[in-house]
Amino acid sequence: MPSSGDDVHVPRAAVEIRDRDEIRYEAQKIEEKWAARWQADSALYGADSDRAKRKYYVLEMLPYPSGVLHMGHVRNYSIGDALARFMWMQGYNVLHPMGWDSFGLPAENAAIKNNTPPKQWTLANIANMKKQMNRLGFGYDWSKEVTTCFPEYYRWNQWFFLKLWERGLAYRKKSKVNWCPECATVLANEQVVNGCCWRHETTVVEQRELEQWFVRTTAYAQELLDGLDKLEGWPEKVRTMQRNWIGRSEGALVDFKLDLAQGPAGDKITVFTTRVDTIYGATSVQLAPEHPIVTDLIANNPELLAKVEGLLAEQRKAREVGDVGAIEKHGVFTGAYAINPFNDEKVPIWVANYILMDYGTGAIMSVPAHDDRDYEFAKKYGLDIRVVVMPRRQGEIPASDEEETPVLPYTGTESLLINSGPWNGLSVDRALERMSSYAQEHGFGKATVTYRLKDWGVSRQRYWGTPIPMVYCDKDGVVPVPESQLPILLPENVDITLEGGSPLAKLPEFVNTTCPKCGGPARRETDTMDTFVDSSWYFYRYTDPKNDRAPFEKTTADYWFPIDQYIGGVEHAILHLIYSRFWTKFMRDIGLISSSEPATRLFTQGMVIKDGAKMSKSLGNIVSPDDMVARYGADSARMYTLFGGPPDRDLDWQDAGINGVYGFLGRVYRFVMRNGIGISKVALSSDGTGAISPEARRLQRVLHQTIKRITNELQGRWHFNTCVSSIMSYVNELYAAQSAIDKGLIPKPLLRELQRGLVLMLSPFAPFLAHELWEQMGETSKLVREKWPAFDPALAKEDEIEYAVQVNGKVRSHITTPADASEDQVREAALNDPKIVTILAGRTPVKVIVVKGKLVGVVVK
RNA sequence: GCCGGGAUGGCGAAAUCGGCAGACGCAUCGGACUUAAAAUCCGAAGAGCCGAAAGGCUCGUGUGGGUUCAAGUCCCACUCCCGGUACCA
Repeated sequence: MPSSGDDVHVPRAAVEIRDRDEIRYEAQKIEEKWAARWQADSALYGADSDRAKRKYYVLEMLPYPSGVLHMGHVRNYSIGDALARFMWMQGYNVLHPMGWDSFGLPAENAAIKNNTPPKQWTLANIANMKKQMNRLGFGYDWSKEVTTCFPEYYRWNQWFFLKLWERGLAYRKKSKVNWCPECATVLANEQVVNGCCWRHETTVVEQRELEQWFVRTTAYAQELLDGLDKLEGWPEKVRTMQRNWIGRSEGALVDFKLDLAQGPAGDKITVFTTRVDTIYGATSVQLAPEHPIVTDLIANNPELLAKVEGLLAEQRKAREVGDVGAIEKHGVFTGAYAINPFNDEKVPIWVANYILMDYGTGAIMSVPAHDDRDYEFAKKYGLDIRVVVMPRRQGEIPASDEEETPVLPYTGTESLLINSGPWNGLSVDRALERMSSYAQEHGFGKATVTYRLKDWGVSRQRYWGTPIPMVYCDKDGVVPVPESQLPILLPENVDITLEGGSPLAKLPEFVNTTCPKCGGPARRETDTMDTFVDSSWYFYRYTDPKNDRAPFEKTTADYWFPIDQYIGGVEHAILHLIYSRFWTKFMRDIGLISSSEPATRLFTQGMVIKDGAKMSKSLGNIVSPDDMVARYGADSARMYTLFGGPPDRDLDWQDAGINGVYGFLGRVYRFVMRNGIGISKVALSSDGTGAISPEARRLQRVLHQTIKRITNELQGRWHFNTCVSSIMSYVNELYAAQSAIDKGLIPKPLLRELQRGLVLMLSPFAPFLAHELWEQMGETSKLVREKWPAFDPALAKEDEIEYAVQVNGKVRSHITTPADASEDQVREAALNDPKIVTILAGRTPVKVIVVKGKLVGVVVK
C-alpha cells in the first residue's frame, strides 16, 4: 500500500488516516503478510554461489524436532538472524542455514506412547517447527535444509563410519551398559532414574558387558587439547571445560610385583601416579573393585569376594546418583602384598570403593602423607603414614624426619624429598623426572601421559538412528559393507512397541544378509549410531546438501569454512563441540576439507528463565513462543529476547517487558505512518552539511550517533540490548521533533533520511515491521540486501560539550564549551565558573585535570 | 572441594579505557485528549534532609579494608546466588 497520490506531503489520505490517534500497529496483519511473501520468495535468504564474494557463515545449533520451539530457541535464532541480516547489509555473501537433528530416543518414546511411527511423529514435528520459524521470520536458506533422519543424510554417516573403520578409528570392544531386565534392552544413562528403569520404576537396572562400537577420539586427544589455545574466538569458559574434559595428566606407570609367597608368580600390578616422587611414602596399593587381578587374589575367599561386591555396589550407586565424591571411603585388605620396586618394601594390597577402573590403570599406590584421599583412607584403617617430602625452606636440605613435619596431608610441590634413600634432597620437579627415568631404565615403569577423555561409544541398541554398516560372517568375522551398498536403509513399519531388545534385531529381513567377502550367509549389525554422529558434521552438509556422490564437495566446503560465527547453548560446550572438532580433524585427515577447526567464533547464549528458575513443566513457568506471537507478534517476541539483557547472560522473562517492546514498535510504526508514507519520492540530499535549522541539525546528529553506536555493537560486543535502547532513544528524539516537523522546519530530504535510517537499523531486530515501513515509505529495493547505513563522524559530532567540574572529587558545577575548545580553554572556563570561584574561595588549585569531553577535576588543599 | 559467571532503584538493566551511577524499558504517579474509559501524547521520579520555589546538601552499586584528585570499574580479604564439574590418583 504505497502512497496513492502524487502529493507526498499529504500522507494521511494515502492510508485514510484522519488523525494520528487512529494509527494502530497491527502486528498480526503486517507479519502474516510478510511471512507469506518471504515464503514465496525462496531466493530471498539464499546464499550466493559466487565464490569471489566475501563470505560469512553464521550458524545456530540445529534443533531436535521435539514438536514446538521454546523461548531458548527463539533467543538463539533471534541472535543469529540479527547477525545474518546485519552481515547481508554489510555486503557479505551470507550462509544462514537450518536443519533438524531428527534421530534419537524421544521419537521412539513418543511412538510407544502415541502409537505413531517415529518417522511420522518426527516429520510432523519438523513441519510444525518450520512453520513456527517462518512465522517468526527467521531468514534461512531453506534450499540448504538438512534432515538427519533422511537416508540422503545418514548414508554419509555410514560412509564416514567405513572411513573410520579403514583408518582403525572405529573398533569393537566389550563395555558396560545399563540393562533393564524387564525391557530386555539397553538404557541410556538419562533413562536410569534412581538406579531403576524409567519405564519400570521398580526394576533395578543391571550393568552388563556388551560388545559395543567405539570411535577412537583419544587418537586426537592431544590435538583437541592443543587446538583450544588457538580458538581465541571461543569463550574461555568453554575452552576450560574442554581442557578439563580432555583431562591430560602427566605421570608415571610403576609395576609393583606381587609378593611371591602370596600371589601367582610373576604377576604384577601396574599403578598410575602423578607423584612418583612420593613412592617411598607408599604404604599400600589400592585396587578398583573391578580390577581383574582382584579375583585372582581372593578367589578362594568367598567372604572377601562378598565384601568386594559390596564395595562395587557402593561405587555404582554413587555414580548413578551422581555424587561419587561424597561417598564414604571403604576398603578391604586382600591379604596379599606387593613389592615397591624402589625400595623392595612389602606393602599390603587393598581394594577400595574410591578407585575407578576406567581411569589410569585402576590401581594406585597409596601415599597417605601426601594425598588427601589416601590420608583419609589410611586414618580410617590405621595404615602407616610416612612423610617423604618437606616444604622447601630457603633451599636448605631438611636433614631428616627429626625436623618438624608439615601439616598432613601435605600436597605442596615446592618441596624436597626426605626418607627416600638415594633421592633425598631432590626437589619434587627433578625427582619426578629422574625417578621415572630410573624406573624405565630398570624395566619396572615409565613416564606416561593419560587422558580423562575416553573413546566415544557410538553403539545404540535402538531403532531410530543410523544403522551401523557392518556385517558378521561366521567365516570372515566382522566385515564392512561396501560403499556401493550404501545406504543401509532403516526399515520402516517396525513395531517398536514390542519389548525386549533392539527392534532391528527382531527383523529377519534386516538381519539376514550375505557376507560381502565370501557371499555366504551373514548377520547385519543391528546397533544404530549415537545421534552425536549426525550433529558432528551437519554444518558441512549445509554447504552442499544434495550431493549424492560425496558428503559434500571440498571446494564448496573450503569456501564456506570455517564457520564465522556459531551460536548455541552452553549445554553443548563439551560433547557436541568436542565430537565436532574431532570429526573436523578426521575429515581433514581423509582429505575432505582443509581446516582443522569447524568454527572460528563461538557464542554461547544464556538461558531464558522465569521467576529466577529454568522454565519447566513442573514449575509451570513456561512461556510459549506461539502465545507471545499471537499476543504481541514475532517482532516483539524476537526483540524482547534481545532487549531483556546482554545475550551471554540468562534472560529473566517478564511479560511486562515484551509488552514494553510491543509499545515501542507501535511508536515506530505510528511515527513513520504519520511522517514517512511515500517519502521515498523525495530525493536524498547529496550533502548533509548545508545550513539547516538547529532542530534539523540535532536530529541529523542523533541519527549519526545512533548509527555509530549500533554498528559498533554489532561488530563488537554484541550487546543487542543497548542497540535496542539506542533506537528507542532515537525514536524519542524524533517524537520530540514532531512539532518542528509539522511546522516544516525539517527539510524533506533529511526527514526521509531520518526514517530510512530508522527502518534500516531496526531491520535486523524487527524485520517484519521494518519491511512494512520500507514499503510504506515507497522504497522498492530489497530491504534485506540494502546497504547498512554509514555514519559520518562529522555529522555525529557534538557542537558543544558539557563538562562536569569537580572540586576534590565532588561534582560542583557544569560548564558548556564549544566542541573544539582546547584543554587550556576548558580549564580556564572551569576555573572561571562562578560556582567554582565561590567554592575555591581564593584558594589556588594544586592540580587541575581535564578529561577530554567529560570532566574537569580541580584539586585544592 | 575446584573452575566459570553474577550481586547496581519497586523490577529487567546501562555505564565499552579509572572520570557526572541508574541511560533505555517496565511498573508507579501526574498532566493533555475524552462525557468517561481504553489507546495515545507529554511530564515526574535512587534514598534522605533543607528550601515557598529556584536550587542546595548528605548518603548510595553484596560486606569490610586499601590505592587515587576521582572506584560499580583497580588491589586485598570475605558473604551470598547461579551454572559446570569431581574420589581423575
